[in-house]
Amino acid sequence: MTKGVVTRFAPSPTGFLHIGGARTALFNWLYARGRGGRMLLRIEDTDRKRSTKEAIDAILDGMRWLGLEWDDEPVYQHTRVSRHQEVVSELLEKGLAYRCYATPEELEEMRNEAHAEGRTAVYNGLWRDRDPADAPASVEPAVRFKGPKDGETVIDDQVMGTITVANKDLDDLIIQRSDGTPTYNLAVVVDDHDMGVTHAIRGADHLTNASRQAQIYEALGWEAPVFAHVPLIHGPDGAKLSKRHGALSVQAYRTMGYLPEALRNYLVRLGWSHGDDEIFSTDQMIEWFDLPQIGRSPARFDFDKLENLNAHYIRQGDDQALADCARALVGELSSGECPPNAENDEAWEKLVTAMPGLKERAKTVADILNSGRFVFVARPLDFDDKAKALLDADGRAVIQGLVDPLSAIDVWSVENIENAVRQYAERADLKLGKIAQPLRAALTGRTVSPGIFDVVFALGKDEAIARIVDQAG
RNA sequence: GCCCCGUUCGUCUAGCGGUCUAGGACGCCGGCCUCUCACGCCGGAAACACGGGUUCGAGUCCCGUACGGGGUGCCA
Repeated sequence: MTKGVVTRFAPSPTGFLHIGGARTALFNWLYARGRGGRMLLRIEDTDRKRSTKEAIDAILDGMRWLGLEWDDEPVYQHTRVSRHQEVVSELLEKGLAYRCYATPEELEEMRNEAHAEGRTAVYNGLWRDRDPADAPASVEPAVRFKGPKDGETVIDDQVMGTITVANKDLDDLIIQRSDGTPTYNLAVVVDDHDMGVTHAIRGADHLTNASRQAQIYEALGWEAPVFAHVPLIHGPDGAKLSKRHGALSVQAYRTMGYLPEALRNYLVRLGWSHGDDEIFSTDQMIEWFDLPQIGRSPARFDFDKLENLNAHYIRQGDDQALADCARALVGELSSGECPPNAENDEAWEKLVTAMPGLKERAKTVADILNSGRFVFVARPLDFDDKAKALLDADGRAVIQGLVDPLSAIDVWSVENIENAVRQYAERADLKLGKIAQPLRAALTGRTVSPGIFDVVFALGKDEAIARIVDQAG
């Protein structure tokens, strides 16, 4: 019975979609898609103060860019508070919850006491069985769930295995704040149930919550979803992921020039494996992805591997699509990274022509723009120091000899250009490198570029010869 | 402090008691190819955290220690 699988991605809109959230979303998406199920999206915004429209937009935008389409309309949790309150009332009526009038000071004291006594549970049950008649009129009560005091709560987690927690270590958690709004643990249970969620795949930071939620499901007589808690992603130093090393928005990866398929491939392989396989098409991921193959220990984020995968997908990429992708990046890059004359359509066409050689060398889309810069620059070119050195008297003389043979070419093709240059080399008794390097310098202003014949070709006959003449002597 | 989880090359991981003198990938080193740089190809260095058990036999099972992570909120 896998037909009815329903997963959900449930971010709280307090910030952008970062790499960890993206992986959680990906896992939910893959699991649902692989089983003919649905993935729902729920925005956990019960904490209105910390939730922003910008964050919501960033999350939705990030998911779309990654190609993780959700089913149905997103559910905004704050719109469901009356339903949450209804469930709280039900719990209250059945004696499965109670009002707690404890003050912040009393709570603080309990905390210190628990710590001193080496207990996990903090709340000492002050109002658990107390007569409501004792309630101080001045205090608005919060509502606490009345959990079992004895025995243990066991959840069968698809990733973490069987997790057993003694009930005495789980104190009565607040399910409704004194202002009447529901808290996370109550809202998740109600919403997952109402939305028909069958599998809750989320970060391991929710593992403790799962035990508490299991108790609430039990109290309500509802069936809990299958839980799968995915270990968090760490930075290269093993510590929590920080902005410095990868806790960036997925949009930041886009502007750095990463392809969504590369990020997906990297992310799916981080903590999950399918034998020795490294490269996965989306269809393969969907077919092979499963929960038990997810590892239980946190994985470190490794830019090198992401970059390698990105280079792989760039090499496989369609030339025009890559150029479009590069062009879309222009507005987002700093002026130093941006090619000059970026509004020149002709230059973009040349970029497509040069793409086979460019994409072979690029690790990111930004690299394509950088190494393809020569199609954008206008004469007279700027030269870096090494290029200048190549264009000494010798170099200038050598490329001077290229003007006539290239001018004589009727059909401007890579093959004809190569023949012309090689014949010239033979006549002049020069090794190809002796010609290619000064030529490269004259055409690109640099000493590194795609294959020289491809560069000559991509520039076009007039431009190529003009650049040579500029430097010949 | 207490509760839960984890620990195989630098990193991501394969391994589910004998096939492990531990495999793959990234990175690194060397070589080949070569018009530069890449790509590609070939080769190399590199790991079972530690200590006890269980077993004919342990990377694989159990216990402990160390280390790491998560939780311990009227945040999610």
